[in-house]
Amino acid sequence: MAKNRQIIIYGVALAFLIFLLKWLEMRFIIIDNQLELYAGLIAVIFTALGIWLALKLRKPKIHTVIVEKEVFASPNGDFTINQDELRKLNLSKRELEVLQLMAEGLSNQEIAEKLFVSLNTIKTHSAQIFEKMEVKRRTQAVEMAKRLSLIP
Amino acid sequence: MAKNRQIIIYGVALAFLIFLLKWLEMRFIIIDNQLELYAGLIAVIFTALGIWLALKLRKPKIHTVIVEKEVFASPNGDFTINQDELRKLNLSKRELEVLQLMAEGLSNQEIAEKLFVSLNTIKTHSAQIFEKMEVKRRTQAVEMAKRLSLIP
DNA sequence: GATAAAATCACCCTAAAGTATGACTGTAAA
DNA sequence: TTTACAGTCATACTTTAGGGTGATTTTATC
Repeated sequence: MAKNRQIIIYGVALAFLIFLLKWLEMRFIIIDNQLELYAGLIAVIFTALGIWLALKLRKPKIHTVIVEKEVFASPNGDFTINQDELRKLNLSKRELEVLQLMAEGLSNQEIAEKLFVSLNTIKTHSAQIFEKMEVKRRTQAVEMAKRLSLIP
Repeated sequence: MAKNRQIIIYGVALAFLIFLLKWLEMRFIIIDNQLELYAGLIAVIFTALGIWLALKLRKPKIHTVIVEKEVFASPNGDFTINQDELRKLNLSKRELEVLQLMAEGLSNQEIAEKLFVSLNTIKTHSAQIFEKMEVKRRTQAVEMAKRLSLIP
């Protein structure tokens, strides 16, 4: 089959390599090499057998059936910020504000414009946020904030 | 680099096998009356090699079946993915996978390592995701995904 | 077997994010 | 009034994200 091209190519390459090896040995070492040829042949044959076995015994494709008919409960509209966690993290008011805007997917530039401050200020705030929350990226900060109910 | 990984693996494997073969030959010279054992060993090793190769190259991808049965007003606790929205966005399985890892706050590099593919592949996927979701940034994609219940 | 979609990867380049450091100001607490 | 801190901003630098393009290979489907 054409779709197993890679396997066939590798198999042929392996066979070729082994035969090349044997040929080289025959060229320079004048000994009884029948045995080595025999071994090489076995190797090639059983490699092929292994490939064949694996392909043959492979599990058939799983048919995916997606059943629908779902009824969703409307998410509770009441959100209360977790003051405990907020205090633990020791985030300032401004930092929480920046964090919320981050969670809305705004860029630092957009946050800066929204809060009427400079981009550098937002960078400083975000760096502070990441340090306090012990995360490395804004996405992690947002994930954590949602998990801790610091943000809806 | 990811592009050289397979080549390195094959090279090392091949080198190891040849070395093993030589070692077996040396052993055989000493114990020269066990031809069957020698041949058998080679057969087993190379059958295993063949199976390993086939499995490695064929990448037996398991379809992640998401069967969804009539859920009545699921309360807070378990999460059911919104198949309708998912179909509307036309996100592929892989793209959804990447999106989920994004939502966990992983960087593209980390996602690449987790999924055993290259960074460029993840970039391509994420670009596709942003285009399909009509967003500009990963944070927006995550926000939207959570809002649409594509992600817990 | 042809075809389409999905997945993979590369290269180049720009934009955005993040790090590190230092500095200035206003306010509130000690 | 000194101290501490929040908030502001800057400059320089590194890293990560994202855009655009093109290509190959798998996989599914007709």
